Amino acid sequence: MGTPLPRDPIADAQRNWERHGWGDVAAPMAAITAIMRTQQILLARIETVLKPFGLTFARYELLALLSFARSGALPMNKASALLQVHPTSVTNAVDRLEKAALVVRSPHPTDGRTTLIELTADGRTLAKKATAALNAEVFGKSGFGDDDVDHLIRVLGTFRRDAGDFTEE
Amino acid sequence: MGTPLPRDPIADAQRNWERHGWGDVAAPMAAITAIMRTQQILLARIETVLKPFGLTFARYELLALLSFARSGALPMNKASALLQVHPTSVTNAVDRLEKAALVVRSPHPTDGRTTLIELTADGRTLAKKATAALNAEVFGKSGFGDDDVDHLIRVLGTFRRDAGDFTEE
DNA sequence: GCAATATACTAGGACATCCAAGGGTTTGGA
DNA sequence: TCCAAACCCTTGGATGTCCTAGTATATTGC
Repeated sequence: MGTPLPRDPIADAQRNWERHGWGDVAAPMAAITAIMRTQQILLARIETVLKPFGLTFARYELLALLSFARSGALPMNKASALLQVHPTSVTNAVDRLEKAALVVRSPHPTDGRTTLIELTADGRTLAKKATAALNAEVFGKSGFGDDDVDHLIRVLGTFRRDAGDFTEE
Repeated sequence: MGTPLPRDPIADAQRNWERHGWGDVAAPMAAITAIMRTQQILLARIETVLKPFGLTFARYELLALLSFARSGALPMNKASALLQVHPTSVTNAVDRLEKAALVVRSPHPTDGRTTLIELTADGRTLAKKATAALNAEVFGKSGFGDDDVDHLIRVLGTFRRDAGDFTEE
C-alpha cells in the first residue's frame, strides 16, 4: 500500500480523540481500530500465500473445515454456522470451489432442503498443501510472542463469547 | 448471524490443528483467526450504528480524518496513506461522499496531479454526530477491560510497526 | 390431513477491497 | 531543453460480505 508512515496513524487518532474531549473512549477506539488494521494486514499475508494455490481465505476456510469433518462433508447451513458467515457467502464460496472441482454438492439423504458439500480428492490434497503453506508462512511467523498469543486467545475468546458467538467455556 | 454455537469454533480448530501434528502453530493460528472474527463482529456493530447516518465505516473514517485536518481538506493520496487503504478505495469513498454532499473535490493549488478532498459544512456536522454515536454505542461499550485495551494497543502496535505500517515509536 | 410456520438454499443488489491499466502532470537527468 | 521515469487519480474487473426476496421442503398445530 506504500511506504511506512513516519508516525503511527492510530496513535495519532487516539491523541485527536483525547484532544477533542473524548478521552474516556480514546483507548478503546484505538484498540478497536488496531484490530481492524491488524486483520487487514493478516488477511493480505494469508491471501498472498494462498494465491499460488488458486484459493482465497474464504475458500480455504471452507476447505479446511471440510477436511476436519469425519466424512469430508457438511451441510451448507452447518458450514455457515461454523465459519460464522452469512449463508450466501457459503453459496458463493461453494460455487467457486465446485467450479474448481475441489468440492461437490450433493443432496442430503433425508432432508430435501439441505445440500451437502463434499470434499473431492483434489480438494483434500489442496487443503493439506495450503495448510502446510499457511502454517509455515503465516501462523509460524505471526510475529506475536507466545505470551501475547495466549493473551489474545483469552481476551478475544471472552469478547466473542460475550458477543454471542458461542455459549460454553 | 444466528444462534450461538454450543462450543467455540476457534478453540475447536485449534484442537484440530494439534490433533494433526501442527501443535507448534496451533496457538498463533487460533489467535489470528480470533482477530479475524473479532474484526467482523466489531465492523458489524460499527456499521449498525453508522447506518442511520447513511455512512459506512470506510466513509466515516474518511470524514473523521478530514475533520481533524487543520483546513478540513486533504489530498487523496494523503488520505489513502493515513487510512492505509488502496487509492482506489479512497476514490470510491469520495465518489459516494461527494454525491451525498459531505465532501467536495477541488484541484490542488500547485500540483496539477493532486486532488484535494474538502469537508463541507454538512460533512463536518455529520462527522461530529456519527463520532458521538460511535463513542457512545461502540467504543464506550467495547467489552474489553482497561488492561486488555492497553495490552491490545501495545501488542497490535508492535505488530503493525513490524509489518511496516510506520517507523517511529 | 392440511394449512401455517419454520428452515435451507439461491438470485440479485449494494458496498468495500484489491489489482492492472490508462491518461494527465511533474520531476530530473542527459 | 526535453524526454523518460515517477507520481496521482480514475476506470474496469474480480472477490468477498451482507441484506432482501423468492422457491422448495419440513415441521407443527389444529
